Amino acid sequence: MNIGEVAIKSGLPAKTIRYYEDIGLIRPDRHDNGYRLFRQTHLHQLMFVARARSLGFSIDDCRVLLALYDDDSRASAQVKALAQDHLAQIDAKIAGLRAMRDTLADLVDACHGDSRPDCPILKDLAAKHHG
Amino acid sequence: MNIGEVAIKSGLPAKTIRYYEDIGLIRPDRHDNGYRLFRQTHLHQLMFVARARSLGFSIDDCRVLLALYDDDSRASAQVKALAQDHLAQIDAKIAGLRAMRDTLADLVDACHGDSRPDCPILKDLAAKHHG
DNA sequence: ATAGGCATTCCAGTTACTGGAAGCTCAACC
DNA sequence: GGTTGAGCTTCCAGTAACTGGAATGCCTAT
Repeated sequence: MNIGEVAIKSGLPAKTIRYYEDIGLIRPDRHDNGYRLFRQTHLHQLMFVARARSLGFSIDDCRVLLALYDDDSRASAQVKALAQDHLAQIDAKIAGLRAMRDTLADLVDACHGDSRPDCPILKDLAAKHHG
Repeated sequence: MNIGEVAIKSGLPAKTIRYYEDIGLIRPDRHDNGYRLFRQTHLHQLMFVARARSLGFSIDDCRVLLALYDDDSRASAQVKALAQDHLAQIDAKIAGLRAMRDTLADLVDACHGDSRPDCPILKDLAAKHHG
């Protein structure tokens, strides 16, 4: 397969696939003319990565996950630990965003939003938030 | 004030403050010796930005917010619109993360996490997720 | 004079791509 | 055979918002 075909099948832009090769995440073969030659395993790897990325795993996580997937003697505990770590980070990020969201929503509610200059949002931003 | 003092008072690293000057977000004066000279207004601007950033506003949003804050004839509607936009983006991000989180949590729960290689997490990643 | 701490600039790296330019290859059509 | 057009190649630069580090200058105190 050429890159265009795997791009369609994996749902990843060709640019991204080239980038993944650049950073050594996948290693497609080459045709004599210099074109990349993708085999089924390459496509599988790309789909695997696409799915992992959609779950928020970093590229480095993907490297590890691919290696674990390749390793028949892996312990599932390793995979679970990685996923749990990642889950904790997502939870932390959600918590942070929720705190932001709540504060911001309060400010938006408090702002009448008309043609007058008085604005609780700006007042909050200008207030000293020490501590 | 020198940069070290505003750094402490604003809670921002000196590096970040220099960066903010680089990109034209703030414009401190200069001592004869080349040191930056920060006045109260500069400190206020930095605290304003720090607070806005902590609410997730982008640097470009901060530019606009600072300008609105400076403009006594602003309409609070402008500020509210900006904040509402931002709020919507945060909500979207939270929704995306929650979807991730739920899928990931299911997978983590399904994985026994012992020394055996069998692993539902890897199985999911390797499965075809078409559509 | 010299040591310490603070300040300066500039360069490079981070994450994961994305856009664009210049140029080669391949298949098809006249 | 020549030419078009799509698809492929590489390489460079830019994104967001910093952060780290090197080399160097300034200021105060001993």
